[in-house]
Formats: sequence, structure tokens, C-alpha cells
Amino acid sequence: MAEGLPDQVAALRPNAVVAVDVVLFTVRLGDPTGRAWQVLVLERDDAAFAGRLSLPGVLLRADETFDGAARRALAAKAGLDASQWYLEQLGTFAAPDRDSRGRVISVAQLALQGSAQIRLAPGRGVMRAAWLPVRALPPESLAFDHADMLRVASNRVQSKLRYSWIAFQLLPETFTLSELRAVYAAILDPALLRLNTGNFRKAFETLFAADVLVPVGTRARAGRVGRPGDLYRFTGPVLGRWERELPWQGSPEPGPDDTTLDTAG
Amino acid sequence: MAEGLPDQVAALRPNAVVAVDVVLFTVRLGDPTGRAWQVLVLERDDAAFAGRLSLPGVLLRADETFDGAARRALAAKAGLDASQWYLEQLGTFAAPDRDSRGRVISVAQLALQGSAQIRLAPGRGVMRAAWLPVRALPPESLAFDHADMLRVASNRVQSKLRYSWIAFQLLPETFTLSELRAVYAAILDPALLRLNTGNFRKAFETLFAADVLVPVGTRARAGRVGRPGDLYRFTGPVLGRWERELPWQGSPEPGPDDTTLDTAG
DNA sequence: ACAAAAGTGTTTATTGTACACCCATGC
DNA sequence: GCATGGGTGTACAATAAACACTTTTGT
Repeated sequence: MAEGLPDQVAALRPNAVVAVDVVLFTVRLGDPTGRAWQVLVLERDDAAFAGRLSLPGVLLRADETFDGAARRALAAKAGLDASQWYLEQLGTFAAPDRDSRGRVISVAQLALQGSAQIRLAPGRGVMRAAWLPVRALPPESLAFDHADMLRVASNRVQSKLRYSWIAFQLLPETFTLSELRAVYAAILDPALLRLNTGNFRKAFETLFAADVLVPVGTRARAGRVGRPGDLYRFTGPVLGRWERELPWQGSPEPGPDDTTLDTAG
Repeated sequence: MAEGLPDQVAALRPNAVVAVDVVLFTVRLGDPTGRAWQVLVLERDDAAFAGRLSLPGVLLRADETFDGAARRALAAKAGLDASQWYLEQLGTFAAPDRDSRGRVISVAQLALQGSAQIRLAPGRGVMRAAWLPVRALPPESLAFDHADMLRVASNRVQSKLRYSWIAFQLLPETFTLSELRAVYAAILDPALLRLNTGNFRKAFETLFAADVLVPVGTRARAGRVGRPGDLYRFTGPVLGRWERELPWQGSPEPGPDDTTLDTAG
């Protein structure tokens, strides 16, 4: 940070355009597993990128934090009130040619929210927003380097699902273990649906023991058929983690597993 | 990224000062385990931060990548040729008050290199640089929010040591399993030194089977006493990972485990 | 010869998976 | 009743830790 004299002279002169883009994920429990994991995209009508999709983003304001800008982007571009949503920094993208209009540095943020709590309320200035299934989204359909951001975000969520407790950010206040399993199946591997209920439950044994997952007493309203599951509430810290990673391997997604940015061997 | 019309008009006007700071870690195999894990810091002589330490950093240039700037920072501030070193993006720090001279956004980079390959070659314009043990470094001694960066970097390395193959970036071309164990012990937990050699070796069984760790034939020159260990070479990709995380728990470092930036519950 | 450290194998405890069984609901 | 899905317990397989033993060096 500008310790050298030549740097210090210029220290107060802005030298970059900084934007914030948001990768907002949700899981639609009603949809089939292959399409349940969805991402929010905007449909662009610019001349330059006609027909292509992009992530919601804004330019950073003078005294704004990154997550402040991210929440503002969701409000301004999609009419979403994200003031209470889970948000974390994903990484900063700065390939010199990533934006044709000049050099723009973008801080990508990852947001998670349960689909039940999301209400797309189109207001003034809101763009056409759409939810698309992550697994069925062709990378070419995204403008700029937003496909890179989506890839990094997907990898991040898949990893984090195994060692942290973020899965509960994608569920409503109370939920059944089946719904929890649906989240894991949608993001990690559909094969988890064919896993035994007992084994799935056992993986969360420590959370039950620590009262992080507490039964709420009630049963879920009957689904279609079969016994309704017990309802649970998550009381643990959002940033909580397991001591030992969950055993379920993510689906062997080929290609670079770039959780790691800016790496050169 | 500036899709809205109001944003687009201003899209080419720089709106922020962007810097790049580097957290360079090494492990000195000679030192006692408690002090072997070290970080490079600069001793500041500014009036504002007299006597305090800081991480090497520079302002980002117009057409420079982040890791380009990071390597330049190491060269300019400490005289290190980091052109071939392992580097990854750590996160971007932007608290509005993090720099008293104005709002500066800093992209922190994590660098790893074996201590044997590091040659501090003070040249013109190079600042006083020092290697300090990470575990014994009081957070207050660092200027700006560099203590935050160091904390995030430490957590990142500790996690990554367990699921990826970066440990080998901290070792010379050929090394013994004892030296490898010393790296893990220094960063994760000194108790690993008291772990049986056989069990440690068994953890790397898959790497031996995949010829990622290959014996180089020779024996290490005798240490102090006892049988010298076999020498090995790491041939795998820098970004390689284990399918299953290593079992060794990091030392139960209290405090926030912030690998996660910008999170608000 | 002895101590110290490295390498190899076996035994035991812990953890993950598979399977069998009972419970509650819709038809 | 019967099919379907949820909840509980047990048996088997895989993995981590503990331990015993052999090899190679310096003193």
C-alpha cells in the first residue's frame, strides 16, 4: 500500500474503475434435482451484448463497502431486498481485457438465499431478471467474464457445503431433513437422493448433539405421500463449520477446479 | 458491472485507488517448530506509522495484473525475484477507514516459497525487510489492516494444507519426509512431530501410488544423528488436491476463523 | 554397542456405508 | 390394506491412530 515515495505522491488519485458483481444462488425445492440449483441473471439489451446474460452489478461508490454495493445491486437491478442475506466475497476479477469499454476491476460477491424468501418485486429501473439452472447454463451465454465468476462461485459453494454450515442459508426457517438433503443433492450430487435417510441423518449427528439443529416439535404438513418429516430449526452461527468434512464427494465435475485465483505455477 | 445508464456514463472515470499487498510465507526448517513459520514484513519509517510493520505492497498500474503487481512489490520493496513463485489471490480489503490517507482498496495476495530459494538481495530503493514468526507476531505491530490480511492468510494456508498440495511449494526440489512433516507441524500443529513416521507416510500413500511423490534414489546427507531419510521429488500439479482431506486438525486457534470475507449474518 | 531417527508391518479404535425394521401418511 | 417416504438401530467395510519391529546413521 503505497509506502514508496513515488507511490505516495499519487496515493490519492484514483487509478481504477471498481465494480461489484453478485452471484446469487438459490435452490428451488420444488424443481427436479437437475434444475433446482439456480442463479440470478439479467437479460441485457445493450447493443454491444444483445441477447446475452450478465450478473447484477454496480459501480462502487465513494464510501460504500463491497457488501453494501452488492446489496444495492440486487435492489437496483432486480428489486430484491437483500439487506439480511448471506453474502461473502468471492474474488476480484481484473483481466485487463475483461470489459471492452475500458479497464474495470470487479469484486465478485457470493449471495445465498432460500427461494421461499425471495420475492422478485420489479420496480422502477429494474431490469429483466431470470432464474436459470446452474448446471444447464452454457458459459457462452454470459457476458464479460461472468462465466468465470459463476464457475468460481459454483466451486466455492460446492466446497463450502462440505465443510461449513451454509446449506441452511438456502432453506426456510424450519425445514425437514429431506429438504436439507435436496439442497445437498442439487448442488453436490443428485446421487445423494438415493442415499439412505439414516446415513444422511447420521452425518448431522454432531449438529444435533450440539443443539445446532433442534427439532421444532411439529411435523411438516403432508407432502404428496408417505410419512411427513419432522421439522427442524438451525440455531448455529452462519459461519460455523464441521471439524471433519462431510464425506460426500462433489459430482466429479471435469475442468479446472478454480477456487484459486491468480495462480501461476 | 455498470449496466445501468447512470453507471455507464461514468464507467470510464476511475473511482478508486487500488493497491496490491503481499503476504509472503515461508518455513525455515532449521528453526524450532514454534518459530519456523514466518512472514515477510517491512519496517516502516514514515512519520505516521513509525516503528510499525507492514506488508509489501504497491499501487496497481494501468495494465497490470494483480499477480504482476504482487511480484513487482516483492521485487521493489524487498529485492526478491518472485517471478516463479506460487501466488494466489487472498481477498480484497476495502474498509472505508483502512488507510488514513484516503480510501484505498487493497487486493491481498498470498505467496509461498521455500526458505532455501529465497535470497533477500537488498538493492536500490529496497526497504528494511524482516522475517517474523507468524505465531509470535502481535497483531498491533502491523499497520493499516495488515493484521487482518495476515489472519486471513494464515487461516487460508492452514486449510489449504489439508486439502491441497501446496505444502510442496514451501520445500526445495528434493526433500525428506521429515522436512515435509516439519512444514505441516510448523503451520498446523507442533503435535504432528510426535506423530509416528509410519502414520505420516501413510497419509501420502495416494501420492506415492500416483507417482506424484517419487523417490529420487539418494539418501539425504546425514542430519545430526540417526538414519538419514530418503529424498523425494514432487511432480504433481501445484493446484492438485486430495480427494479426502488430511485428518490432522489444525491447532485449535481461538478467534474468528475468517476465511470468509464480507460476511454479515 | 548404543542412541536416535527412518522405514515397514500389524493391531485396535473410529468412522462411513449398507441393510433391516418400524412408523406415519395418502390412496 | 398397501405403497411411499421418514425415523431408528445393527452389521459390515474402510480409514486413522497406536504399537512393535527392523534398518541405518553418529557417537
